[in-house]
Amino acid sequence: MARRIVELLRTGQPDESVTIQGWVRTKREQKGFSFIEVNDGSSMAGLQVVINQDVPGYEETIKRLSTGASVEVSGVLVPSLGKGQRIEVKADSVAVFGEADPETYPLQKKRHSFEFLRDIGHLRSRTNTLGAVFRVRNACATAIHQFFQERDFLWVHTPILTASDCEGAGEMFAVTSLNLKQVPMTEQKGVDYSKDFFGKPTYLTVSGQLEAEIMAMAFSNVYTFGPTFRAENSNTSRHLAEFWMVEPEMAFCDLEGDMDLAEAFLKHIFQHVMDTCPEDMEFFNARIDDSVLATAENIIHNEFERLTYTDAIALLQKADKTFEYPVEWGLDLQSEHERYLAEDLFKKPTIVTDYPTQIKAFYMRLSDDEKTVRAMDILAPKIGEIIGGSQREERLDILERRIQQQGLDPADYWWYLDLRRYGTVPHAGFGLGFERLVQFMTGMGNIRDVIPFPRAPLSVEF
RNA sequence: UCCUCAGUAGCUCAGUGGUAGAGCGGUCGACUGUUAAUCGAUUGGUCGCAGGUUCGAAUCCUGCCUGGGGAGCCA
Repeated sequence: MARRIVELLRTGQPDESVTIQGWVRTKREQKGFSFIEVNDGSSMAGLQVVINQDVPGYEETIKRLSTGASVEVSGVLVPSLGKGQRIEVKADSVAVFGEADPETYPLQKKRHSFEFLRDIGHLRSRTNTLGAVFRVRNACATAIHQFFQERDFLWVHTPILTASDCEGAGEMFAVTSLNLKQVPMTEQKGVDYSKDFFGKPTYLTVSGQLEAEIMAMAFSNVYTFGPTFRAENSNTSRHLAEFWMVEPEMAFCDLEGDMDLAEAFLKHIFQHVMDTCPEDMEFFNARIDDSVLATAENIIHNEFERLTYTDAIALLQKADKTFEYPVEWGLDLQSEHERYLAEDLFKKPTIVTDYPTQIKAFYMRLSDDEKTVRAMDILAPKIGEIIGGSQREERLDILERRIQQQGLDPADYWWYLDLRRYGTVPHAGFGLGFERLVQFMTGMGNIRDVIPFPRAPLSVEF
């Protein structure tokens, strides 16, 4: 049985007979023997293999071994004579599964730009950086489930296809089974959706929140973790058309409880990644962003800054800095304002609460003076908004009024309103952009490099 | 969608009106318990696409395409 390289590097002992399988990262031919470094994705470091010329088929095998080739090596672990590794494999046999023609294999033994690697999305996961990213991404996902499961939250699966076209979170992708070359029309010359699969306009979800609220009204504490879709023609280093979102929803919870959970949540994820992926995190700190480790320590050990929107506006107005966009109570915070607060002023995650009613969604709980709603955004240095949440409006009459005020039809929300009609409770929740979390964790500058197969405008190749 | 910068060898880039270059990579050789090995030789191009200006365009102009950074929108 082949063993994983990460385990051999940690605990492998001299004289053990081992078999490993993986891909050749580098080959260094010497006179009479060769070194190859084999990586199987289980760790940043590969395992060095020494192939002496007395290994059967040496000349022929060595010719076929180049960067990218897939191999199975059987041999004995020995203490390394060279510097740089504790142990290495002295090969008894080397089998090549598949060659990788060096004339055409795009990955070289040198640093590649992330732009170039995006063009070879089918091969880029074999690089050090993307390998580290996807191991950390996996650890983040594991930590998320761990955090909620330990607290008896139910993982609920909310739908990807939805007929709610008015959640207000962004542009939606239309879903149809109609033949687009021959779309049925109504007499009013609109699309006749009664002929479509669901009999009405249907979209990819922009949020599972409303459905999560349904489930929270039965199971008290729930969370979603799944893909989400936004069709905005948005071209920045922190937007994707398809991304993963985590949305906890808690019954019998107010905004303070929501913030407490969000903060504990982020601390837990950072701690778990530091515990399980130390080599990868050190790599990011050394090669990608030298503040990554300090940021993780800061998150884990320090309280997040908390302030109201009103106080934030006052601080921005006092700031010794000129902003391009105006700072005035009632206007939404711009990227530059958020960055000033989280990056310059507090230098840590900053929770801004109680935003003006006019600039937030209808489902957020109205404060007594009706000027603000119980909303909160967690702003991360460099990334911006990483979490957005709120206490939800649980009072039927106020919710109906707010839906109408925003020009929406309460009839479209009949089941959402029913939740307030039957056994309503105070409740709260938030949404976390999973890729933004991974970006924040790793220091990766572009969100397209923290998801294996990014979907963005004009980008859906792999 | 807007602003801005860029597109030249497999990769990273230099070349700003007059014979297309370097480093890395690849190939061949030498040497060496190597590890981004080293040394020597060698290979390598529709200068993003389409028009235009000019005796002459990688270089100047126009349009388009693609990508980076930023903004808006958002998580």
